[in-house]
Amino acid sequence: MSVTIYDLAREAGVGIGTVSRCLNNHPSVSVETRAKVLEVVKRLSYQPHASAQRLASKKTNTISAIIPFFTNYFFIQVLQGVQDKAAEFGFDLILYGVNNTSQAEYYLRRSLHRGHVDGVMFFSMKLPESYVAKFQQIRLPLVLVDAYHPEFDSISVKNLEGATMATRHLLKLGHTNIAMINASLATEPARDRMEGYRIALEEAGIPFRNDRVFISEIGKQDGFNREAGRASMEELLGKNTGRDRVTAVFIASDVQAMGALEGAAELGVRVPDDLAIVSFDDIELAQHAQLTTMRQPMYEMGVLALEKLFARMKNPDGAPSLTTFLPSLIIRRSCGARIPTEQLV
Amino acid sequence: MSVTIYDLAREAGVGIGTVSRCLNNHPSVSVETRAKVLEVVKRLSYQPHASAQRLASKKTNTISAIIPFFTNYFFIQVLQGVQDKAAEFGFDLILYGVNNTSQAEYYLRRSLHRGHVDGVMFFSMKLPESYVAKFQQIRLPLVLVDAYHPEFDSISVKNLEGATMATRHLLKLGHTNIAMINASLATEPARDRMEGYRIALEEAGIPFRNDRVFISEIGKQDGFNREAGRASMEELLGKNTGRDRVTAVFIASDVQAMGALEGAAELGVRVPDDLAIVSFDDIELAQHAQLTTMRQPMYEMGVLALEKLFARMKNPDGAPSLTTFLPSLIIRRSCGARIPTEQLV
DNA sequence: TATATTTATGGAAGCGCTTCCATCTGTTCA
DNA sequence: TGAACAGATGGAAGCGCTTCCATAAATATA
Repeated sequence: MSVTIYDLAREAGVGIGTVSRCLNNHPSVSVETRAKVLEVVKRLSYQPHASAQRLASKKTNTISAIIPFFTNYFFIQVLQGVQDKAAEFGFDLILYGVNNTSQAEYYLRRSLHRGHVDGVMFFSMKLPESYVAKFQQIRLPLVLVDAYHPEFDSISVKNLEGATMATRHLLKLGHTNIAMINASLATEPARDRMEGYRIALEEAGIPFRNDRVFISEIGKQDGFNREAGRASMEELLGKNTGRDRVTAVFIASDVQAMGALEGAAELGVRVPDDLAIVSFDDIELAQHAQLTTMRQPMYEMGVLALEKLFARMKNPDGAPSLTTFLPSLIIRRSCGARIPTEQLV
Repeated sequence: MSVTIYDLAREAGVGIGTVSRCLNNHPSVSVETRAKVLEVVKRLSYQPHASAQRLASKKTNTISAIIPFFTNYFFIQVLQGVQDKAAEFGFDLILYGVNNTSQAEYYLRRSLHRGHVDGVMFFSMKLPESYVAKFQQIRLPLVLVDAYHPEFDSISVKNLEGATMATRHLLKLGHTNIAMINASLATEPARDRMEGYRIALEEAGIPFRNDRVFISEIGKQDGFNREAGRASMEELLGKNTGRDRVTAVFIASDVQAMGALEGAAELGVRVPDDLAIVSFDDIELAQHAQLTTMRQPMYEMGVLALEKLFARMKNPDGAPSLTTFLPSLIIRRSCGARIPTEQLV
């Protein structure tokens, strides 16, 4: 039916070993033989059989990425980095988009099948402990992105430092009554971002006040959503009277900030004039809504994730590495800072 | 090293054929034997070898999706549909995100390798003619999504009808001077959307006027971008004086509409009071910007794409099918229609 | 010239499965 | 009682490669 290396060998008058060597750019093939074989390859429009290659070579040239759909813009950006790098290395990328942890586990298991993939990337979720041993046992390279585990290569964002930078920015603009709108403290990012907020306040000599932190866990994603942001803002504004009223808010994520903006608008509170806002993530919407926010270098994280994965494939031993990215402050209108127009993105 | 069916066979005291039959749920295995084998499978924590299975069975249980990154929100939505359906069928999805046609061709070629994938989905781009014959020759199932070719199963959106619906909506709101902001007529969607606009006008007895169509091709994507939308809006508003001034615009895409909104705001033109807008696509931003727009059922398109692909795998012969989705009008604020609040999404 | 060394080549073995065919056992029915 | 058949099972062949080993040819070395 289809052309195999046996056909090539017969047609070119050489052995199958030679054909294989030609196809894989082995050095020990004479120039003439190589030319002859390649001519036949072209003439018969030979296509190697991927599965056979994989079985024989014990390499799949494939990696899988387990990534939550709900990360949305993060998803695309980081995937673009991953894909670009994968193409460069000639690897295929199996995408496992998931909506919950049990799906994620299913795909972790699947990725562990022998001869399936050469490496796995796990995004934005906590790695179930039961898989730690399995990956180590099979020695299947695993990289965690926007997540962390001491036993594996990880890439994460400095949430704490980012939050500190965000809060400092508000302080520098002269605000002293700064609230925070946060998501569930069950999540690590929420805890870290609150801690960063606290640190910035305290280094400015402003005491951290628990009643200045507004947390709503309604909706999905532990409160990292629009509705929760809106609810928190409404709660905040509901009691925002008197001399020490809040004039600025640090919000734990852009999506929450979007909801908060709606809530503020509804109640006639102008942003940034009445209330300055800085949030976190820099999703696409942030630009449109003119949110001042902390940008995560998503594309770069994708690229680095693959680089780590390949490095691990080459060198399976060696201590797990951790890289953290420092988010950068993107100044737009929501914080009320004066900005040169060319900086408006 | 790792456990193979030979190990299982030895351990269970049966032949490899029986083991294979057990693993594949073949009917002709006795209950006791099956139990015995499955016990060993569990005990040795056997994992089948994917490549070996593929080589022997001549099936990969994998499909590839070639999809432009720039489609952004469409990308995620449609992919979610694809992924959900793929999981249901137990298939893996190789993602080939591309930024241009030459990349797309590279991945088309790659997908054609024997034993690589069982089917291919090609999104939002014109299929290069040179690949038509290749896919037919290898009989590799191919489904086009948001694209069309007479020789392959296709799924597309009724751009013409959608544009007619959009324009009719503006007509119904009482507008008679309706302009259109379009992208390059080199693209089919742009042509279709203009034709739909024309039809709606003419059925209302309003002559189509070429000077009412504003096209900018600056930037990427044949003018389907923010900058081009903004430029067109500025051009439109620049000459929008006198008695028959334009009071409504149909814009060929949401991203262009986003730019157009910026341009209008800059020039002090209020939307919808001074100018009503209806656009096309319903990307995520559209909701936030309160754009009235024509929604494409993206998730459903993803699901259907996979269903078509599987149908084609089962039945390689049979005429190519074409399914077109009718976009639906999502009414938000930009068109100026009164809307019950609960309908505001 | 004889020997060692390098370069090029052929093809068997092996990767871990699926599947087919042959065989064996037990059951059914006249 | 024996023929006919269905149900289980073992294992060889085959999927299409890579790789290793043996060998042949060409070249260098003494």
